Amino acid sequence: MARDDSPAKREAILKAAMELFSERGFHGTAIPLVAERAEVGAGTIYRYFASKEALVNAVYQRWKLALREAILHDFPFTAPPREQFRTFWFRLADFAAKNPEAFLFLELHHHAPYLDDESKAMSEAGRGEFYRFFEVGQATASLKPLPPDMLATLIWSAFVGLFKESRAGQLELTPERLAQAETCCWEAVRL
Amino acid sequence: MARDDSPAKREAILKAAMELFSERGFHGTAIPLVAERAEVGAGTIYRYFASKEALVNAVYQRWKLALREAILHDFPFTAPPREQFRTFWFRLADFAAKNPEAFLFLELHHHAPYLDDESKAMSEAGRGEFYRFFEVGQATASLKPLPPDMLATLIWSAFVGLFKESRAGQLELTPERLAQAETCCWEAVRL
Amino acid sequence: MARDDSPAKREAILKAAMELFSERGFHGTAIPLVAERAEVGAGTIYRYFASKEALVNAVYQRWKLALREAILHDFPFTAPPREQFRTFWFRLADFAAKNPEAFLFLELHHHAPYLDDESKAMSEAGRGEFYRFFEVGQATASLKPLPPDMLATLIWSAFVGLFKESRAGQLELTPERLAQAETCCWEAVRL
Amino acid sequence: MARDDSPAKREAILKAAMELFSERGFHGTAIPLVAERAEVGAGTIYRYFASKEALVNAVYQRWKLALREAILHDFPFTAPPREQFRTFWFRLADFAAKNPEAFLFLELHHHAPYLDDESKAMSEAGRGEFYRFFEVGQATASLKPLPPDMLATLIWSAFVGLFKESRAGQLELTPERLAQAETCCWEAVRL
DNA sequence: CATGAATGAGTTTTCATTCAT
DNA sequence: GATGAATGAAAACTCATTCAT
Repeated sequence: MARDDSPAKREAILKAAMELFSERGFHGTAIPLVAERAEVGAGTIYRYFASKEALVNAVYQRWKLALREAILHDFPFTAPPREQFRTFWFRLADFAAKNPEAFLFLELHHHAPYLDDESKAMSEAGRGEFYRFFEVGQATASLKPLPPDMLATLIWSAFVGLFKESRAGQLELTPERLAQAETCCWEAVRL
Repeated sequence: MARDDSPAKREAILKAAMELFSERGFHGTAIPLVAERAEVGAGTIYRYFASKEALVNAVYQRWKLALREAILHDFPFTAPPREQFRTFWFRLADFAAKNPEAFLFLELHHHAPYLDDESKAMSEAGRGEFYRFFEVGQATASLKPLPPDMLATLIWSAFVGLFKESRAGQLELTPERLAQAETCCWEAVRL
Repeated sequence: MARDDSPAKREAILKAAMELFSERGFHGTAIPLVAERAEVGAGTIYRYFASKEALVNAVYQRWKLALREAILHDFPFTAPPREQFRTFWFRLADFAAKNPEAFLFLELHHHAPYLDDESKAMSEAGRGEFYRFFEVGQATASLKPLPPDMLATLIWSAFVGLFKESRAGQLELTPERLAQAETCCWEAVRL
Repeated sequence: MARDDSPAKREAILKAAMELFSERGFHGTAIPLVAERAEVGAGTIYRYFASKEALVNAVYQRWKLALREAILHDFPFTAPPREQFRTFWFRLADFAAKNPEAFLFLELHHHAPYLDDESKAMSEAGRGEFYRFFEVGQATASLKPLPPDMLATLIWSAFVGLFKESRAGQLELTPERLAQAETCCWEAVRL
């Protein structure tokens, strides 16, 4: 994720901002707090980002891209739908497990009014590619012939819900349970 | 929902706060704005609520209770599980359709750090009663023998996801689609 | 000058701002300093004025109007030009003597880039009325047949220069000297 | 003006500072902006000038000296007063026309509180030499027997006023008008 | 009871100055 | 010498809360 040509301070700021925004929300996070966590001066943040809004958008875009790549990199679009689904689910789970704060950050800022056009465009783009799986599955009569955006939302938000509850300590998301949930979700969308 | 012993001003404040908190979040909503929307003086809010945090908790508790009652009032725990599920789903959908801002408010503030112990307790209580449906269903071998909290979370968050996307204009949640989604979700949890 | 319907705090802020802006300039004057001098909280200033720019414009407009009225109120446009000139000169001197900071404020902010359209319009309007004196004088062949704006600028800026130097302690502007300067200026513009 | 022993960077800084200070004022001009306009690093400015105040004083002194020399170089103190006056006026106009920003800079910073003792002394010195013209003129009974500082201020500020208004686009200062104004000003001070 | 003007601590942001390279 | 990234104090401005009316 970290680009080599990005100065270390910029990285530290992006990381601190992501963590704090995901814990406390955008308006609940003061810039000096980000500065402190990133171990830079408050003014330094403004050398890299034009405003607090620019910062949250930079964080959003970085992680939206990372999530997209984590899921879609070499995605087996030609495999049987059942396997495609399993792949998708466990890649999503893997990403969330490895980057829990970033995953929560993305969910928390979904549709936030301070996201700029570029962020919105990236969000839309990811959504579009995700639908492709459903279209493929429907073409082979493996999935229910329902609107792909609805099926996509069902699956995605089911996972998000599980992950959030596990993070809140309400639920233990063991590998076994993850696999059980995957079965449930598959049965929700299969024909 | 409105208690007769609640003065009209208190009601107006709770309503305005709920609407604004659901649109702009807790930290993004200024108290004077709530006062303006409620058509009361800013000081008046502090006659009814000790602080901004107390206000958000009052809103949370009021609507958590309302949601709980909307779903559980005379719930047909003895009906066949399939029917119980349908009842649950459409009651939830009905509540969200009638009180969209309140429903979003509840979701947005789920697990928020400024919720007090009473709010958390109510959240837990609602969750507990919800599980009962799954326990009943499992006892009659109609539902998958998986942890009720997991099944509950899957269903609940699937609906929440659909509703949020429809509110964001990404999805039209027609009665037909709502029924299709209900089928999907039932198939996710049925044996 | 002070409007009776203006709250006392608003007046105190306008007065403090005028004094400080005239001493230290717009950018050199911090809002907390204005608040301190006006003996109000810093936030109070923003209850009355939307921004620092709005404040400086309010001060400008108030005093531009006051100056205009001080000079033009019942101006003897039908008197002999020599008397008209004397009247103008001593009214100007009187205004400056009574409101030295306000007079310096107006000069200092003349053509400032943060003046808004209304301020600019008032500035133009005052200028226009001032020219009338020269047009009248030229019609009666009492004044040099030169562009009124040039004659006006000569006179006005000559007085401003005298006043500024006297304020800086470089020059004592006694009534006698003021009268001598008036003669000089009259001879500059008379035929 | 440029001294041969002054490094090119120092010159570039002085030029950029003069331009920006005259456009935006002292407090309205950020040092990094000066650096950018001068095409040097921000730190470089501090190799040549101890502080922002030292910089503005250096600019002030340089141009005060330049103005003094432009006017007094080989000044015809023995010519008839009328000619002396004309010489003075057109030298002043010539300087302002060739160095409009510098001329405005000097006017804008006249009596500014951040001028140091050396700047003030230079300002005084220039003023003193300027008076000499009036003393000479009065000795030959060509000028009004009024305080030289007053006559000097009248003339100087009349020109400054004309120049500022022409810069603000309120007045066209053609050679013809300049000559007319010169006549006006001569008549103001002549016996 | 109800108000809303007033406040000052806190927010985002800027900028004069420094210092490691 | 020259740089410009880094800084933190201070700027403009906001807002939760109080209190005189």
